[in-house]
Order: sequence, then C-alpha cells, then structure tokens
Amino acid sequence: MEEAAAVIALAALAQGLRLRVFRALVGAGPQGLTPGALSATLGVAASTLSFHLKELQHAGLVSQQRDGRHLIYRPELARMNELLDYLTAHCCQGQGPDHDGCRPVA
Amino acid sequence: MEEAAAVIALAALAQGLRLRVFRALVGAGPQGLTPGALSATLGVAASTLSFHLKELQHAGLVSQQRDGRHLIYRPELARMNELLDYLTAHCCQGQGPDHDGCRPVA
DNA sequence: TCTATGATTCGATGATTTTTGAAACACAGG
DNA sequence: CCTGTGTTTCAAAAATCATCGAATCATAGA
Repeated sequence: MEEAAAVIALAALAQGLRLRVFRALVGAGPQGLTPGALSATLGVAASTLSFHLKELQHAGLVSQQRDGRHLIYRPELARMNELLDYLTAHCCQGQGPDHDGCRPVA
Repeated sequence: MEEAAAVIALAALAQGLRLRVFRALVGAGPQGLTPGALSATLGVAASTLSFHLKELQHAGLVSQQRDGRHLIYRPELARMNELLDYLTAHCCQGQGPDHDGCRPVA
C-alpha cells in the first residue's frame, strides 16, 4: 500500500460515524449489512449513510453487492490488513517500549 | 484506547503532510527533530508545521521537549501501538483471508 | 404497467480544516 | 539590556467535509 492510499484509508476511518459503520460491518461478518439496517442501528439519515459508505468504498475498506433491491455492504478485511501493514512498516520502526518498533512485523 | 481517542489519532495521521511529518519523526528515532529541520526537509512554512505538530501532539502521537531555544519533537510509539491495538481489536475480528481477523492479536 | 420499498444522488447549508504572513514569545549570547 | 534566531500564536481566506430533505433511480411483486 502506498502513502496516498494509506491517507485515504485513514481518512475514511477518521470520522466517528464512519468508524462506527465500519465496526458494525466488521461485527456483522461476511454476511454484511444493508444501508437500511445500518441506518436504523445508527440512527442516521439514509442519505448521510450513503455518503459515508461511498467514502469507505472509495478507500477500499468496504465492498458492495446487490441482492434484489437491497445492497449488501461487507468489510474488506484484506484492505484493513494492508493499512495495518503500512502503518507497522512505516510508522513504527526505530525503537520502542518492549520491541524494536511498535509490534512484531510478522 | 477508546473510540474517541482512536478517531483523533486516525485524523491526525489522515493528512498527507502530517503523515509525512510523523514518518520523518519515526525515521529520526529517539533523537527527534526540530520544527526547523522538519520545515526545511518538507518545504513548508514554519507556521503550517507548527499547526500540524500541535495536531499530532493533541493526538498523543508526538511529544515535545525544549532544548535551549530549540524544541525537539519525538514520536510516541507507545501511542501508535495503542492505535494499532485498537484497530486490530475492533476492526479486524470476524473472519478474513488466512487468519480469523486481520492479524494475530498477539 | 403501476405501486411500493430500498437506496443513491443532488443541492444547500453550516461546520471544520488547511494554509500562510505578520506579530508575538522564548531563549542564548554578547 | 539588546539583538538575533527558533518557534508559536493570531487572523483571515480558501478549501473540504458532514448533514439532511427532496428528488431520482432500481427492483420486486401484484
């Protein structure tokens, strides 16, 4: 993952509602969640939710699949993993508390 | 780390220049870097840099120490570690490509 | 085809963020 | 006590972001 992509992914998660949406999707697992379900759970207007889902999708952290007239959103854990790897590789080396960075690279 | 703190830390890193500043500090190690050095390296106005350093400091990702008329900024790797732990714990569980989340919890 | 429902797009508005020069502050050295 | 250098604070402008209601699009089912 490159810096620009990392910034986009970080920005996608750096917003309260969006982080809650992503967490809800992670919690839902591979089954995913529809905007309607998220809207009800989080108490937010559908259009607001749509805006944030698009943002997460743009960051590659979420995928979309149509099922009849529903849309199913799922977390892209692989992308999240890439972000974590980027941060571990570029923002942790040097030295630290008990390991030589923030955490083991493996 | 709590959600609010995580959002603040993510927001601190979710900006190109700020991420570069943090990376430069991580690269510099415990010796740290002065605003002047960062300003020269990154080609940015001193006041702009000061603004961003304050942002990183507010997020707890950077610490400040005075040395004569210089200020030394250092990365707070422990804080970065907390952020990584938060993301691993709250944004990765469920299932995934080869492990059951994004990465081993330990 | 018509209607109902789930979802997105559009437009407007208010809030927040980023950036910079100028001014102020802090310290070192003569 | 001055002067010079490193740094921050302030004020203001431009840009971006977040939110919502209204309108639109897409699909299912009668």
